[in-house]
Amino acid sequence: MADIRDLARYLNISTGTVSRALNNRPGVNAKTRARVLEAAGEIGYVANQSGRNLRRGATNSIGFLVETGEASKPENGEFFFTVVDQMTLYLSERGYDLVVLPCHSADDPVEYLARTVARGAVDAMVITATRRHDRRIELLAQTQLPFLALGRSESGGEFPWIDLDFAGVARRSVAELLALGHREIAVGLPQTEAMLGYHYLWGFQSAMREAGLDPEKCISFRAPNSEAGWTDVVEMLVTSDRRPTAVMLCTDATTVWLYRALERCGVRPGRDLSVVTFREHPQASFLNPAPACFRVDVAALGRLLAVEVLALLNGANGSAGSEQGILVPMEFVSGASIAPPPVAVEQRA
Amino acid sequence: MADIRDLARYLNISTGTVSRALNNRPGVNAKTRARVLEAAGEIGYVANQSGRNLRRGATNSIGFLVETGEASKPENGEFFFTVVDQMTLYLSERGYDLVVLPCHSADDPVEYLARTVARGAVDAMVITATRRHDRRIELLAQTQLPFLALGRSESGGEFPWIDLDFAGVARRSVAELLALGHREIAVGLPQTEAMLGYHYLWGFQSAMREAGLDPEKCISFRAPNSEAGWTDVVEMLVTSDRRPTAVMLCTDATTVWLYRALERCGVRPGRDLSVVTFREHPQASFLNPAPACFRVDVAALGRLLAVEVLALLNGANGSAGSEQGILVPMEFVSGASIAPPPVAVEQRA
DNA sequence: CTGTTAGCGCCTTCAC
DNA sequence: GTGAAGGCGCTAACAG
Repeated sequence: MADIRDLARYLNISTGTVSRALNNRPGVNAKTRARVLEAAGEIGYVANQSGRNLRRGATNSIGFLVETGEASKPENGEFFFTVVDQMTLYLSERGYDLVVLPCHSADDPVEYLARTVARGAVDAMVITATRRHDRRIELLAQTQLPFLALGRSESGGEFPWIDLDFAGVARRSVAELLALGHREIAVGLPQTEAMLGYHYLWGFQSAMREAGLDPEKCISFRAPNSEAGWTDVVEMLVTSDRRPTAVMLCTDATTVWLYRALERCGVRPGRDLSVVTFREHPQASFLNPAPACFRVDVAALGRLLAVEVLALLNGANGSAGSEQGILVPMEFVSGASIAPPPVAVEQRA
Repeated sequence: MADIRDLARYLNISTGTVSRALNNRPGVNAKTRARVLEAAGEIGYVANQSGRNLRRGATNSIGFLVETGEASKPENGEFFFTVVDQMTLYLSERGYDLVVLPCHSADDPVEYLARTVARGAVDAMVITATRRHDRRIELLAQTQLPFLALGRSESGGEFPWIDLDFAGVARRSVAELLALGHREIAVGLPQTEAMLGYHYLWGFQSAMREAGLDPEKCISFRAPNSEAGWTDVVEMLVTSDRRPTAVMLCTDATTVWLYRALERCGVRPGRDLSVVTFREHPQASFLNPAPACFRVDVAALGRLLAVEVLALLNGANGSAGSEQGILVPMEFVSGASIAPPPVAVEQRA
């Protein structure tokens, strides 16, 4: 493997000039630069990454922290796959690597992050699955490492973030259901302390209040991760004093289980219970009736993350670094899983 | 960010001793080592990756090449998510990073790989989605970079690989169908020149011949990537002179589309046409009738990949480096999508 | 415009 | 068992 001195010797010039030529630094004769580039191709010289990293004090790589295990089901793989794909595409064109750092829920995320940061293996970090209180963010704020969060948090003061508009999704869901005549709406929340659940809940509550309804009287529950769990939830809902006529969710991976649980309980989506699911899912498209849900351009989100994290590095404060971060809207996709509530009960009453 | 000299000064010893202590090198007093480790914890010292890489001439990171775009749908994200998760878990415990390198089908995979290798950013490479003729493998064989393939190939002579037993899956599928009385079996192959398709086909052919049937008379087709495509295929199958009573597949992402296409054409899986799908998919579990398919422990596969790639690096030739690589079996999971063929036609004839 | 030189942080060899 | 010193490959600062 040829090093920069080999190339310099080969050309009878100094390593400094070679370096400047290869790095597009000013102060090199155009002809010299051309010769260097050509010679580099001839002898197959490519700068050693480690030497460059050491000297520059930077690694040209971005960490992407993903929580695995309990927190993030493999079903989310489709989402992350697309995000990582797009981020890498954008970053690699600019000389950056994306290093995916899966942190198991068994590990302590904060310690894991601290270790990774201290190793100096990344120039910036993108973290996901933010929680309402998130010590990772406090840590990153302390260490001064540039970071971008996919999701908001109440920790760490102000920091750059990009987030889906969960409150907006909740408000739109409520609006659609209210317009159909629903009044008793149950809300499914995530199992974790993920911040997204709070935004979703707050969006729900404010939309209900604005309609003159009391959100406190509505049933809220943690969306389970299994078919059995969903069966329990469905039974709980249908036997409740305040049996809801609609349910809305902010988790997408478990829609098929919900449908199976409903079927098992003899509750037909749309007819007996309106259902608004969260993210549109290719695999769920064949569900019958088609779930009303929300669409987001995941590829665009991935690109946006890449753009913003590089903006952070270059000091050119991107939009995510501004006071309020970037809120990504989601598009409502109607489906037969929502319909006017069954009137039989009220008529009889 | 503290460096090794800070730590040495703090302890009033030399950097050499600190380094030896931290790297578990012999020739350090046990007490000294303990002091060093404790002090490192106190002042939060972690060795800088670039300095270490430069000195050791290695990067301690492993590349994981994934094809994106046409070749690999986001639906495969679940698979890769799990594999990457497990690989990272294993590798990080041994001081290695996993760098995911998504290569778009739009890019030239060979050129992409050549670039990445030349940058010297990884000590070894894991490649996926191998093709029958795969110039990436030829390239890697040339460059001397240790690599492990998830999948086999006819290129590049002998190389370390791990692969699912596609031939075994095909043979088992044929056996199950023959036992039920099927004789006319259609085979769905991948759209690409992926090596897995050939192994699958060869397994199918040999199993048919062993049963005294002529595989050449069977219909084979490329499994489409869309619902519309599947509708065409299903129509083709049911209108064929040699209408098959069963179909078997080696792609898993499109099962739901197949089911929808069958429904649209009024063909009920199991009753009118037996269907053996490929990999068991959580999201497909609710399909009715449940698809007969094959199960594989993806997490274990991920771990295996990590173990073997490290074995390559350490020269301790793992099993994948042996002459025949590692063949991972898949477990047959029966389902109501297979049943005896409809007898009406033959009885009438 | 080009050459020289120092040093990024670490590990390893050689002395002691 | 420990300290001192050199150099991995590169780039940036300074000299010419």
